[in-house]
Amino acid sequence: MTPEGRNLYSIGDVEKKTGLSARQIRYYESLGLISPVRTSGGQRRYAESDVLRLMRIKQMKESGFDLKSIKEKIQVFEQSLQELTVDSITSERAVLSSLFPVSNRAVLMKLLEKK
DNA sequence: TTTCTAACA
DNA sequence: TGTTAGAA
Repeated sequence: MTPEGRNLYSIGDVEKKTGLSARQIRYYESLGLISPVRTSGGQRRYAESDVLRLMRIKQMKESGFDLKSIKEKIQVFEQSLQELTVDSITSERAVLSSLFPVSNRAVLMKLLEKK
């Protein structure tokens, strides 16, 4: 069981936590980079995982990556995590891999080989 | 007050 | 991306 954070944040909270503008946060969502849930009133609510992802996106942007390649990196990483789950690797390694930054794919591939 | 969508001097 | 208008 992955202790997913049930604490949700408003877009205003996320602006403060990430330093990104609400405009950027909504735009990244339209690109499929994050998937906040909606309240019955239609407002977005972000999980801790969304905040962490936005922080990584911000870092990558500052490192010179365009949103297109950032999206690809995230998709590759997400897909790799699914493979780990499907192949049911030891929980110890699953937890380890989930902590890997999107950037480093080499070590993740090494884990996939050892299965 | 805060957030939402849509649109652009 | 910023910013703004009008609605919720």
